[in-house]
Amino acid sequence: MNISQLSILNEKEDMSMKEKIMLVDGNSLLYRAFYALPLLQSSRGVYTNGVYGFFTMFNRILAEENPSHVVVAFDKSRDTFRQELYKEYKAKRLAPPDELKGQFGLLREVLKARNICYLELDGYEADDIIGTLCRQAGEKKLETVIVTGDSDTLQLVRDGVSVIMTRKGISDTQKYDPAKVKEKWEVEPEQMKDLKGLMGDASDNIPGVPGVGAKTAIKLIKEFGGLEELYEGLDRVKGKKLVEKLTEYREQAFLSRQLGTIVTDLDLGSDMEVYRIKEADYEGLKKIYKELEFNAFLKELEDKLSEPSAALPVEDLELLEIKEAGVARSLLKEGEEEGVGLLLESDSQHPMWASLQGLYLAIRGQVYYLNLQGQGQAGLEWLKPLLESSSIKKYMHNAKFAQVLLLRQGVKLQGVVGDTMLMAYAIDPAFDGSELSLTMYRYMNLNVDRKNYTFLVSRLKELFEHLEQKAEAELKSLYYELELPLSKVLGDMEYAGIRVDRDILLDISQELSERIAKDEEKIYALAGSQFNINSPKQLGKVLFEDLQLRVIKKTKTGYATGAEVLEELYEEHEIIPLILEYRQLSKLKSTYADALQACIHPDSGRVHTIFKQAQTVTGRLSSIEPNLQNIPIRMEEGRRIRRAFTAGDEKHLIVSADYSQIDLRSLAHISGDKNLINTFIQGIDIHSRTAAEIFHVPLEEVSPELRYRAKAVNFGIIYGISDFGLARDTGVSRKEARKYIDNYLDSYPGVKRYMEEIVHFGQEHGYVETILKRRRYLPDLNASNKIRQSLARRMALNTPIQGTSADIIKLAMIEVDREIESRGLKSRLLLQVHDDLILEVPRPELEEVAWLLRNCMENAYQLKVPLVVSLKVGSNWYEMQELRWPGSDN
DNA sequence: CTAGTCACG
DNA sequence: ACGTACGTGACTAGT
Repeated sequence: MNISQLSILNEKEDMSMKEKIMLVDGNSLLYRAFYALPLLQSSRGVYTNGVYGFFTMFNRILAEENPSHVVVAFDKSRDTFRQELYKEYKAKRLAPPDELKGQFGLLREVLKARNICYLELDGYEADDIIGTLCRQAGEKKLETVIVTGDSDTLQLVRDGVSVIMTRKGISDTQKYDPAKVKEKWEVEPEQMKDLKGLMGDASDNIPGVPGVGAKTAIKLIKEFGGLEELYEGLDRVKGKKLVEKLTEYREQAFLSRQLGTIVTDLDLGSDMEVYRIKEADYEGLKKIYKELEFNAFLKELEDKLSEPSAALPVEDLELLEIKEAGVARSLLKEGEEEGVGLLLESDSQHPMWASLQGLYLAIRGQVYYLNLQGQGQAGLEWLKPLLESSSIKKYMHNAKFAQVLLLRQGVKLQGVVGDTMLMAYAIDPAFDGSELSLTMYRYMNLNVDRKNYTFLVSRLKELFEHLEQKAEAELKSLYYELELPLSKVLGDMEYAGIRVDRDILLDISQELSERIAKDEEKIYALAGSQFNINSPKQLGKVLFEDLQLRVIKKTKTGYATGAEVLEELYEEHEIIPLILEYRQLSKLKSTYADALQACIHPDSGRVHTIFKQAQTVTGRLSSIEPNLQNIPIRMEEGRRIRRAFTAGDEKHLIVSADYSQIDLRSLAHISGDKNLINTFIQGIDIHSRTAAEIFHVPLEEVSPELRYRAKAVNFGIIYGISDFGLARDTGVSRKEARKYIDNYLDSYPGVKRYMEEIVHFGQEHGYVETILKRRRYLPDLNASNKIRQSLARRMALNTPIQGTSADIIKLAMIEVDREIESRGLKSRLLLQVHDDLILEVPRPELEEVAWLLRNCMENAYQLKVPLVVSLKVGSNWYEMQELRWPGSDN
């Protein structure tokens, strides 16, 4: 430690003897916390991330600064004093998002319970209150520390007044004293407003002088001292452009400065004693913490009130490196008893492309590390018995990733019982728990760095047990009987991959290139200029300015040029069909023909997607890198891409097993509608039947046109219908659409009842659920904002249907896998596309597997209607023939 | 990093 | 007086 550091310490100690007031900008801190943290919701449905983050910051700074007095200041009313004066510039301020609105009230409640004084004054901003208190504190020789995210406040810095500014997230702050301000901005704190006058502040809608940024502003203020001096000496400023700008925006510069100038003479009363820190109302505080589920704060409070128990600090964890087989053997024995936390270190999200760099193991709070970089994987052999032991329980986060990565190293991971990612997903599918650290934060209020593997792995088991305890019985079943076993099946599918023929893609790409080039040429000729057709901005200019076509729709940023708009203009200019074709072809080339080639793995010659199991709010899977759930099929042009997806060799076949109308069957079951159920039991074509019902014609007389419209109505029902949406998608008038819907609901009264009941259930419980009790929380069902409310209503209608279908196919996948395994078959599941399973089957197994698929899928879950599966087979994913066999109707 | 567009169920 | 079908992911341009 050198002398200057010593003197700083001494100074600090001296200061702590003096009394100190901490002034907090409540608005800016709450905003900061809200945006820095993922949305956090208590089970009552109120959002709490902002309040939680606010107090995390507040408590930390309070402990560091140890002030004797505290005040939290809030903005009051939209049209504050300063805004009123310069409405023009300040009017653009964004309203807070709905999730944040209620949190101001919560924040005040907690402050009240903590007995912390907060102030707001009609027409003024938090800044102005802070400015005034800061001046008063100075007069009373109180040291002042201001906590804010607003850089305007820096103008208040002087000896005895420092500002703590939030920088990034909620833990990164910077303390500014006069020296630090000078270091960062090169000017005195009181010159900060002059600086702002010139450079403005985008985050605060202060315009400044256009074209003058931080650099120029600092140079000018350093040279002249202030705005007045600058404008007096304008002739000495170099740069013609700069002088012009300064002259033109002279008034705006002075206005901007005034906008950023903090008021210090409000009438607040001068008794500082009211701000002195007092004891909290501990019982009231406990109650609020419980309600908001601030478990860490609650625990802290309880500890403080009773016996303080020392938590194990992160740094105290010892990391033991495994350097010999003997250590691994002893771990095997120890792990038998209570299981191990397990975490893999790698360089990529994709288990097929990642390299395994290390492995963390936690046993009874002790963390072991196996380094796998450099010297190869000898060490992995030591741990293989442990990893492959099904009797040693593993606690992990996203075990599927490890399963696949380890399979590539010849290790078959077994014994996974606790997957925190999946348990968290079962509890709340809307929560993004892709990172273990986020899950720790959400459920244990532990703020851990994403890469602090040592700490994370040491708490894995604890986190899992905490989640398991929190989960209701049904959600535990969802985890143990569905998601956990499915995870293993999906891992095997990812590892298997599907063969993709590069030559076929090359051919397609080549052909597409030629056609794209031709279209391009014709488009340029018709447009009279060359431009980037892929740029909606440039295309919009050509179509709607150069060619003067009708503007159908606008987007936030300009003209809409989507297919829907172009279809409407189809007859108006011969360039339109060309653009539509160009778009279609270049989509196919870039997203499929070209991108897929890059995904072919050199070791396997196959494409290995990742099935994300904890991604969607409805319970569906999603597929990434590449997405194999959106390979073209509707249009013949694109459908040909499927030719490239082939069986591994001539001895194998591709088989697809497709649930027919699974969503409508789910709806029939959930709603219990007699008419719908009967239609499915009798095996009647559902769209024809719906057409007969809503158009009042006999079933035999339903024309293709009527069936088509009825099909749209059925889709609409599943999506949470509106007459507007139905009208748009079918081309009939809105009134007509309304009639179809009314007719539908009259014909299927059970569905009508379902729609009413599910919304009511959601309003009451705060969530809706699927057949396996998978939940989706929808607090917005009670929102005051009608748009949000009706969106939530449609989600409430759709989620149980889509989610039930997802539950069913997941059950089927587990059954299919089990059946293949127990029969010792070589067939493999490869893909799932929501209602479709794709397998690779050795030719001799075809009949047995077809039978098994139909059996497992149709009996995956006993609904009030039959489940029907149709099977197809081919040597690739394009040429698929219906599979029929004797004794079956199809 | 967001917006627009478009591929799928 | 709003603005509108549900659920996904990838690519491209342009900031």
